[in-house]
Amino acid sequence: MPTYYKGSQKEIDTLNTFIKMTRATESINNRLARHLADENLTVSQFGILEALLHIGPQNQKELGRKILKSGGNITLVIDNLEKRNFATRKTDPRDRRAVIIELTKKGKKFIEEFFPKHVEKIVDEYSVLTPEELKELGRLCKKVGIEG
Amino acid sequence: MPTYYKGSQKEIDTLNTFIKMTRATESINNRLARHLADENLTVSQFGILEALLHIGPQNQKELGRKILKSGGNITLVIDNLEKRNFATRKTDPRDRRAVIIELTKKGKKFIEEFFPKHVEKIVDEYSVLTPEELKELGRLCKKVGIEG
DNA sequence: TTTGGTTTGTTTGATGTTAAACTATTAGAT
DNA sequence: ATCTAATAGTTTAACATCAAACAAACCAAA
Repeated sequence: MPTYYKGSQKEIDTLNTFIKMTRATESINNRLARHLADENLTVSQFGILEALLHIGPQNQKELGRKILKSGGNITLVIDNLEKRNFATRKTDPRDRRAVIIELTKKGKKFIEEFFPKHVEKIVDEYSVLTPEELKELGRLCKKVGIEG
Repeated sequence: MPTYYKGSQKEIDTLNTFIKMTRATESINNRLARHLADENLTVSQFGILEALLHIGPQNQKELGRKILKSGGNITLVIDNLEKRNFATRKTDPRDRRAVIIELTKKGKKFIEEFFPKHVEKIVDEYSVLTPEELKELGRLCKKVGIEG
């Protein structure tokens, strides 16, 4: 995916990296999304189930921060998880504006079983990297992601 | 963004990198999308204008491959670019199934002026990396992106 | 040269996403 | 105590996206 832009060398190098990073992430996530779709899950639904499983009950604001989606969207995602009886809402007694989301028994069982299978797919995607490369990729992404 | 999953070390390392990579890419693209929105452009519209500018006229299938979007979606994106008089459709005389998309004068002028400003935003995003880190990030993303 | 399979693009229906306007609640300042 | 700000969540309207069904054109094989 070379760049044809005639800018400074720095600009060209940055663009090339940006394009490679975006394309790699999107193509990986497109493939993973298909795996999720087999279970009628969206990426956002999965992200929230995962956060609830591994971090515990939390309110919608926090969930939105975790999966980088808007508040309005979180409302819908939680609606859909509630419809499948995977999660429940309850008002936070300490702050009645907030709604705490919790996994149901059914939701917990589901995500506990499904998660390891999904991890396998992710590991497959990254299996071309050596362990050192994997670490370095993580470090660089973290460094650039903190920018704001 | 630590992982709380109790799997093998390899699984945990992979997950951590996956999460960092996904979050970094999404947060960068969210910020860039705001810059595009100032000009009433979506990420897909921008991607197509950019491809037309730097690679030249091409059909919808090729454009879809470039921006990793479905065929049906490309139809709509081109519709919208046509509405703004940024691009035109014309049937490929060599293959009457295909539609060749081309920039209009107005579209070319627009993207030529806008692109460098957008590049500046992208360079800003990556400015925390040294030149060597930038190259290495690109190499690793390319390596992992080819998988599939 | 016709048949069957493939490819390109469009349409349709369902769904995800966002921004913006809104409600209810909280917290802070005076 | 009482305004005022800010915050959490919901709703709405507009739009992007995808998969699937479809039409038109191509191509290869018999």
